Amino acid sequence: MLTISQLAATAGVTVRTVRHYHHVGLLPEPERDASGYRRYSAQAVVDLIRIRTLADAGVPLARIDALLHAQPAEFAAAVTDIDAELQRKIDQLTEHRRRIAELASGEALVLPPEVVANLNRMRSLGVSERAVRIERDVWILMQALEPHSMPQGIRDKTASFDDPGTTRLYLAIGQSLDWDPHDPRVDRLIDDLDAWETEHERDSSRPRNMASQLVFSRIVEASPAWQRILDVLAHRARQRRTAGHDG
Amino acid sequence: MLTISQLAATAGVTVRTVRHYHHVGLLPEPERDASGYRRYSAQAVVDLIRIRTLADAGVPLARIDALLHAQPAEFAAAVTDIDAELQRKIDQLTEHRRRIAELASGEALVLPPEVVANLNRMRSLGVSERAVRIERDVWILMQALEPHSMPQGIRDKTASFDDPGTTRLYLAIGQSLDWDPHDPRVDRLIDDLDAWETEHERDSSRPRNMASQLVFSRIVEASPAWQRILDVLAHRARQRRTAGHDG
DNA sequence: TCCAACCCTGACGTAGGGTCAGGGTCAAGC
DNA sequence: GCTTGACCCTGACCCTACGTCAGGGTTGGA
Repeated sequence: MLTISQLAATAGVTVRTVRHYHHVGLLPEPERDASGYRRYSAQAVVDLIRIRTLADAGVPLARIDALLHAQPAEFAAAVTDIDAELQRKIDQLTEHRRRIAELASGEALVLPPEVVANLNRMRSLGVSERAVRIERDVWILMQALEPHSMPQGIRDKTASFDDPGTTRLYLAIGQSLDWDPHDPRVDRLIDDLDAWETEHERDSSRPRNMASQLVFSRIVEASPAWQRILDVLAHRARQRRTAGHDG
Repeated sequence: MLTISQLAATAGVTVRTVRHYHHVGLLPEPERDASGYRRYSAQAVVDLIRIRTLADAGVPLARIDALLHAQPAEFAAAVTDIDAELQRKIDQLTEHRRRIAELASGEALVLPPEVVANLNRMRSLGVSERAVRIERDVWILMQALEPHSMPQGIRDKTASFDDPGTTRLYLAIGQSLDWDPHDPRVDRLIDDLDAWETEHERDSSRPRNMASQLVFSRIVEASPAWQRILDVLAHRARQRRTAGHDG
């Protein structure tokens, strides 16, 4: 007659494991001695070894009991099934490895390298880190919500760095985040942005879809000055459009 | 301002997932509206997308927060670490697959094919299924406790089938399990076994190690007749040994 | 006004045990 | 006879990353 620790040592498992198998009904509870200690027979050793053989092969505990009493045909079917499950898990982990290998750094988390390059270009122009962070988040939202418009967006953005007027605007935009909404520099920036929109045929008053709404929210949340800037720009654009219809 | 289900849908996760991230502190709890509903900003969308990007790559939730704020060097180190962990899991599952592929049927669970072959040979001799089951368990115990003595044991067993006297004994042994301990056939079987031991120079009275103790237990547990048989055989062997010393 | 579709908190379940907490038992040495 | 260390017991909480009720309040459209 063996104690629980002797049984466990013989089968190469922990005492806790044996008790767990009792708990889930995989190994029957043996008789107790006068002290209430469990006393095991040699049969229990054999049972436990057979259980561990399956468990060590990755068979879920819940299926082991059936497997131990299965006919060869059922057994083979169950083994095939469990093997497929293991393969599925392996595939998933392999996919995880593939993805994680792509995670070069924090910024490249979601974004294609062209975008990361553009962000670094903004940094080297002297645009503040805070503004770059907002720009990054805007691209993350684009990527998640309108991935199809990413290629065009990337091309436009990359091309814009060739225009000195536009790059000067980027610098001013970066600084403006911290300005008071009624700072006179805000008004001058609004005029510059308005002129830029007219020149590049953009219209900040057109109805916004999900993606651009979130983009606007992200910017407005970050800067009171920009709440005013975007409001005024949209207002002016609406006026221009109305005037265009009238004329 | 988004509701929790809008946020979840935007980031491609379930509402439960968002709440879980709040619970573990990965995503900050947002302000509530008058009804107590959570209201999310665009920033939350960005945060959640960044979290999911790492989670989808197999990064444990507990490590994501640190990773989101890590410098490139730390980030690279952490990614290497996590990748190694994923590889470890893959290796383990692959080992499981290898093992499970070896599990041809219930009996071959632990045992080498030669043993399985011998068990089937016993069946074809007409040995009862119950006796074969005990024999199987004896081999399982041997395998687990004294694997080094398996080859010799297998050779002896395999050779024994060439001896008609021994195979006849196997048959009698199989039938004897169910006999009453005081059945006269038990006495005749004891005589036969005693003669066999003498002939083959075995000694069932020698001190037993762990493995043979368990083997004896397994047999005695299964059959009262065999409790007596083993007792008497050991007694006689002891007597023979004493006589040998005296003479 | 009603109904579906939301939202809330709280709690249990998953697989396979690890790790206390709190208390009883046994065997050996002094 | 007493102590000490090694066992044994039950019960309960911990881990991952959420899924899935249960029970109840809110919102918005027909």
